[in-house]
Amino acid sequence: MSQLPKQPAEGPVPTSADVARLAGVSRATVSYVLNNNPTVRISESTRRRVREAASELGYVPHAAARSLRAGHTRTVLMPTGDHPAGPLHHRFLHELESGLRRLDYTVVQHGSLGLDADEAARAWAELRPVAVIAPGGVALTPQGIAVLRRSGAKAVITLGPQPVDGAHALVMDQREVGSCATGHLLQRGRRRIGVVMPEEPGLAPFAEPRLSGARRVAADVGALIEPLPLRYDEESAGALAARWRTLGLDAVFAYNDAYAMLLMRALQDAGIEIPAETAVVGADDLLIGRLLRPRLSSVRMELAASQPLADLVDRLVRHPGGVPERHDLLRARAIPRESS
Amino acid sequence: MSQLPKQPAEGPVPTSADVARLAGVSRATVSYVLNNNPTVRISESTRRRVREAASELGYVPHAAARSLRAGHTRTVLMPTGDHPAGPLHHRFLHELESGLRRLDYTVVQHGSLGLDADEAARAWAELRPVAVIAPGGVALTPQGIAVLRRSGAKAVITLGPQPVDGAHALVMDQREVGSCATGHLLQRGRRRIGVVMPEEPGLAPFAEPRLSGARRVAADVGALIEPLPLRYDEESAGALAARWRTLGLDAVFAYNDAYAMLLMRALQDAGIEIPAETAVVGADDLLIGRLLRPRLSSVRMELAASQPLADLVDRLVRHPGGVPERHDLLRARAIPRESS
DNA sequence: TTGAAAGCGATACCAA
DNA sequence: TTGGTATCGCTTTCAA
Repeated sequence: MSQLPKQPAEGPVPTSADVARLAGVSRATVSYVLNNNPTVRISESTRRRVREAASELGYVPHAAARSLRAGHTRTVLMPTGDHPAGPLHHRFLHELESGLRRLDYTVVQHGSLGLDADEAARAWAELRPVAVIAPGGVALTPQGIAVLRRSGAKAVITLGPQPVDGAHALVMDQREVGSCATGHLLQRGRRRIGVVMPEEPGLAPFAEPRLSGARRVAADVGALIEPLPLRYDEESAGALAARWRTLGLDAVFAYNDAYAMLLMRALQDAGIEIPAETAVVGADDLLIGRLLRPRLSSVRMELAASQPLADLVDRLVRHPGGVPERHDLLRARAIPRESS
Repeated sequence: MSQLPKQPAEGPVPTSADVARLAGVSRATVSYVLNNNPTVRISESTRRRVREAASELGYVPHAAARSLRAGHTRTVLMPTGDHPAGPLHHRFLHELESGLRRLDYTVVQHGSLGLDADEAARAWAELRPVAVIAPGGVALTPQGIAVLRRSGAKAVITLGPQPVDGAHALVMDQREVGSCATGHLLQRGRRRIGVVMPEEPGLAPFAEPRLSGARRVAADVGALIEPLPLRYDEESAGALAARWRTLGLDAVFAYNDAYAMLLMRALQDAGIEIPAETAVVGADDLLIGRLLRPRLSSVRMELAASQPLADLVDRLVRHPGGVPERHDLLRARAIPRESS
């Protein structure tokens, strides 16, 4: 009874041959039994002997050997970027991962910090993923896509603010967020609107489209849009607040709730009345925004259900070669509170 | 010049045999050249021919075949839990990953949502990782550890609030946070201290040790510690605030800054003076806490540098079999502001 | 119902 | 300096 050996055997890793030997059958039979191969009939007693031998040895099949033999993997590779995903995005990724696992894919995340786009694509290609789902912020070049394709990836999919040429795209179109926030401010009668642009690297792929979304709706009514670079620290916010009145703005869309809170506090400390003198709206609808006074108006984002997307990935893998598809995942909705 | 073929060849994936054929050499030579094998001398002209053939075909080696042949991988597997890591933790993981990649490991993250501990361990074992680093919140049983060991993992390491029997441990001892926060409150003369316990599942592994850390230092001076269950929503916070005075507490350690902000707002709305009647301290030292009035006192956490830990993992892989090691990663420090 | 054997792609030994 | 070849673990066809 050494179920929990103090010093787990350093011996060789058991293979299907070991299982076969112990069960007194051939390796073929072991494979048939453990994979429940329906094209071949094996006696119940043999099945039992094989199963017992396998569990006695603690046998675990060798994924590399299996996929080498099969000629393909069922690996879906998700590169990870270098900045933390928000809770919304994070939950979405996890659910997508579960959905894919339910379809019998092995989902694997692979960081690429410190690798350039093509090195990274090569590193991914070595794993021979059947699909690659690259979130926004992960560089994916046409060359990289070609490398992945040549190495057997049936589907290369981007997941983020904007599509990449030659890949399928699950788009979280951030312009929606900008136009939603700005539309709300316009409705409140504001016409000179600042848009906070975080200076933190890595946020640009989100911030730029939000700005252009804002511009689009503002143009319709001839309102002014003024980009406002801001670092996420009190000093930067203080400096912006200090010159606020010279800007002559009557509203600001602050990129997200965190930046909004930072800026709103700085504006209040500079004696600017919110929302009377300047309206503020964030995005993400964090609980914390509701705790401020005035309560922070925000934009709530919702992502599409992930199971249908897992099914979509599966379809792209099974019927590759179509033209790149684009699917919009993001819906945005203004949540008016007291700050606007 | 079809560097960017519109329809990337659906043909078979090029192998080293294809490279050999194109270069007019044997597969062995290809391997020698591409791996810069120093034990064999190859003429410069042959090297060039091989390299050109490889890049012309877009050849990428097949990781599975390589590791099958080698008898081992250089895969470090990091299971991911189901709740988003904070920015601190997130950055740490990314740096650890980069550090390991610098040591020529392939780091791969693998979600386990919806799998039980032993299923998950089996799934990981199929990849034959040379090391597994399991963050807190990822279930890891002694059986799971045994499965991984038997399948060739040289090092099984936990990374989180508490060690797991039989594995090496990189410990982020959350008791430090609790005792640091509580020590600060005691120093301020408070003696009846509430400790917020989030009801959200998944936070218990962090919350429990923070509580026991609080208890430890409170016991030294005979102070009272009162656990306070709280959900992360306004309703729950309001209910707690409504019965606050019946609790007779003069301070609260609110698990972290987010819970602290939630509770502090509810207390203020209930007419409780902060810090006069009740002192509040959070943890994480978020920027946002500095924006509240009164400014939120907090506990700042610092993690050990990650490169030495990457080196440690490398050492454990190369010299396996020692007794499980424990390393403390977390240091905590009180940041007094206005709320305490 | 079971077994023998080929072969997936890469590497490293041994020969030439 | 280079090439032939056995080998890793597994699946699957073909034979028995």
